[in-house]
Amino acid sequence: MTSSATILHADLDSFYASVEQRDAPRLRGRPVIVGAGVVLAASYEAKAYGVRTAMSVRAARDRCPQAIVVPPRMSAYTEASRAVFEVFDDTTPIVEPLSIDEAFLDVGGLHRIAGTPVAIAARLRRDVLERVGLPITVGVARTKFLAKVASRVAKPDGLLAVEPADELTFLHRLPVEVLWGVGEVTSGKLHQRGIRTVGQVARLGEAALVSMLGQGAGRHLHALAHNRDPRPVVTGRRRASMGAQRALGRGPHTVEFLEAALAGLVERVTRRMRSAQRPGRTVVLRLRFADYTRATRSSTLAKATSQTQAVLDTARALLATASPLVAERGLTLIGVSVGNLDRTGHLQPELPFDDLPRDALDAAVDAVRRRFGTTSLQRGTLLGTDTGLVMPMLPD
DNA sequence: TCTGGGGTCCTAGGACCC
DNA sequence: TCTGGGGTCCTAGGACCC
Repeated sequence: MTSSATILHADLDSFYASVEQRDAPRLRGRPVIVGAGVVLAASYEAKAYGVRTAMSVRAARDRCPQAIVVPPRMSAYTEASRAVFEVFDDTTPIVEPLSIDEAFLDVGGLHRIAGTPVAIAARLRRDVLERVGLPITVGVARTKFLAKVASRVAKPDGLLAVEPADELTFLHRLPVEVLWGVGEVTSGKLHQRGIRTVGQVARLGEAALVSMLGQGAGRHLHALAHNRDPRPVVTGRRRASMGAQRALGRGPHTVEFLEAALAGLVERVTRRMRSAQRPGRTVVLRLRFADYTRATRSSTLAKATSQTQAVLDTARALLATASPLVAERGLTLIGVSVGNLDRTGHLQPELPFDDLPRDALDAAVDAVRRRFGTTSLQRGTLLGTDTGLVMPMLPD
């Protein structure tokens, strides 16, 4: 019954800032902030001065005047991420990306060929450092949730394995904020009742949590506090929506300006949808106002589309329905996203190998080889995008 | 510290169907 | 003649995550 700890959570440390330090020797050992108006990432040297992600750059400079602020280079981070995920894929076939800089890896079946999970984790850290030049922290545990907690505790540049016998001892000492789904609002509610540690949550009982937080969140937290998390590491998850947004600054903004902003966002999104071959049906308009309240408006089309004009017409109509709010509160951010993305997009699952474009086929075979160490696919085999064989990184 | 840009999941009410 | 139970889809909002 007691299964062992075979799930790894691998998480790059201060990812953007680490890439900058890797690429520019003058930044090494110094407090580095990657930001544009707001802090996107801070090196640990900067964090030591209280600099935090999402803080304004001005506030960050107040806390750490000697920090070096560099503008973000997204393409460098994308490339670094790709290289790191290649290391992940070489480690195990079961990789579940969570974001640009973290993933779950299941190494359960690899004991005989690759050693214990802890040995695999140590090697993974070394490989990422040698091959990509970045520090990475790995947590090892029996559940996804606990592996993530372990990596958080082990940061930076660490490795922490929690053995099944030690799970609750380890977990119950930690603050409630480590529980997945506990943010500012929920932690506030818990603190109000004097609950500060996971152990206190665990002793509270499910009924009390449900009455405090609602059924979904209550049950969820109760389960996590006892390290009950049955979710397996899964490959091949696909993006459910694509969007773009833009802060507008304090107004007032002219109608022409808003129209242009909206058209630019729609163009950005639909271009991505077309290149991913993922048309979608539900157009969502996101608005944020000067008082920081938010609103969304959405509309679902009869048929999926990735055409700029169709999405733009819908977005315009949605904006019109919100014009009273806009007039009243002043618009400071506008966003457009498209959900209900077509699941059969990209490489058509019905397509036999022979009908695939040559380079797509090569890429697919390559991915299969990396994941399963074989290329013994039969001619005529259906290429399911839902199997995740083709897309090593989550998105499209 | 007044706040960027990208996402995910959950809840709840109403429409509609059987 | 006023009325059950179940299911799906859509819209809007909220919390949370990196």
